[in-house]
Amino acid sequence: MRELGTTSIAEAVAEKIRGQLYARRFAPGQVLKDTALAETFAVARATARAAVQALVAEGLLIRNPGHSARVPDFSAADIRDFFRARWAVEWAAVERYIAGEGVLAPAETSLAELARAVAGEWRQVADADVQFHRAMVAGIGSKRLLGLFDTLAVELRLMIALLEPSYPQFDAMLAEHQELLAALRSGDTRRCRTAWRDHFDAAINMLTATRTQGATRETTQ
Amino acid sequence: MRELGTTSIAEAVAEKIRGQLYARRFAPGQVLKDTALAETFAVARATARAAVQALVAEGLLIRNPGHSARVPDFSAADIRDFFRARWAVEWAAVERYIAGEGVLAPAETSLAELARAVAGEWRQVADADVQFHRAMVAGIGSKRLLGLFDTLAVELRLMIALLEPSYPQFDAMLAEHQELLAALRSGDTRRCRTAWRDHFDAAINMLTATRTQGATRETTQ
DNA sequence: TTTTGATAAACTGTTGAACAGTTTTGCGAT
DNA sequence: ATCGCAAAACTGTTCAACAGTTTATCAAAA
Repeated sequence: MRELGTTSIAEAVAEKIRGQLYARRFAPGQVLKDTALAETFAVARATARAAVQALVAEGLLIRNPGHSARVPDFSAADIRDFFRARWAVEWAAVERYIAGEGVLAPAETSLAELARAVAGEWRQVADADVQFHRAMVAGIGSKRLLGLFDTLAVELRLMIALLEPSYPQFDAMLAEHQELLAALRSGDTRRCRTAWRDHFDAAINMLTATRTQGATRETTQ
Repeated sequence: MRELGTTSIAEAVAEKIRGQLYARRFAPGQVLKDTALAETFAVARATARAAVQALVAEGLLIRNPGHSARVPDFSAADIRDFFRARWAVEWAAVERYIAGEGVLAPAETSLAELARAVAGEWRQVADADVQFHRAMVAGIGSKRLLGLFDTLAVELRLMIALLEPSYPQFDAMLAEHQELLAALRSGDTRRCRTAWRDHFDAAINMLTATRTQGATRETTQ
């Protein structure tokens, strides 16, 4: 079994493609033919196919029957829709915290990491951002709720990667996250709601900055 | 291309397995070897493999590297965890309705169907139940929120299938759903919250009736 | 010159056979 | 009855092949 990184070869190939997707190596709409993928990664076509199938299931690629897989593109409508779904998951977690459940320690650790990251590259800041929110959701200890978050996180990272972000103000972003955590600690529902809404609105504005208002070009049907 | 039902053969095989899963044809924990699946469905192993991969991605089957796929089992803890995730999605939809968004017509149609179904078999009642909630979420028009619901619905159906339900009172169930819709129409947050909590509690009680309190036996790691 | 149509090339979906490595099973020794 | 080992079965992966579809090419028609 060739050494390629992780566990199975198919999974390793999927992970490589994921990485290239996150690294903005592919343009939105670009097609990834599994014959070509098989060749570039030096694996059998069946293996490349399995990798693509996994990525399609994750929502990182789109495939219409009979056609090659392609990189999705996100319209402003997609981004707003995405954050509506994200709200559902995160707000449910916030409500558990307000109810006195869950542990905040992981989120605190992640916040410290974010504070460190704002000195560095955009990419690492984005990762730390996602990580903070993940830690927050993970803190309430629901496997499936965290699963829903992870489902969305995959798409979020792709959005961040594909939509060259208009220069964000790192300081403001850090302050927002500090307020999120403080609001959570306070246990005040209204304060939490405001903090989260402001944070999400800022994120939506940043991500949609370069987008047109047009309807989604990403839909499968 | 052999005629087998839907679109691609792999998808058709997945659909067949799904059907057998929902029909309680397989016992929890039972292993589904892809060699055997390939033979029983008269397809190549690669095709059966793709079907299994899709089902694993959906959460209908579990596969540990190197082992055969197997049917998951759900503990009482799993069921509670599941409903916590389900709460996140449905409550987000409810909040949109309370905010005056979304259309209730599809949910009303589904409720009528449920009223018809309570005269028939348990299986159809369960389907109508899920369909009602799906229509409710669909009504707010968020593709991704509906996607999250569908993710959960797949597992819910499997739970219903695997956990031979202790005889439910159809009348009470119908009344609960009527109250859900009425609460939604009223736009009263508290009433909605109570209705949903009662409904979910009833569902949890029904599903966990035969279960032990023990920790999950379903985990993948 | 642009459009249309026909051809060829490329690609997907699927199959069957094959092989190394791993897991399960059955059996014989203890 | 228990333990350990060898055989059988199975997974993960590769390769070669083929029918059916889609894309690209290119010349004829408008």
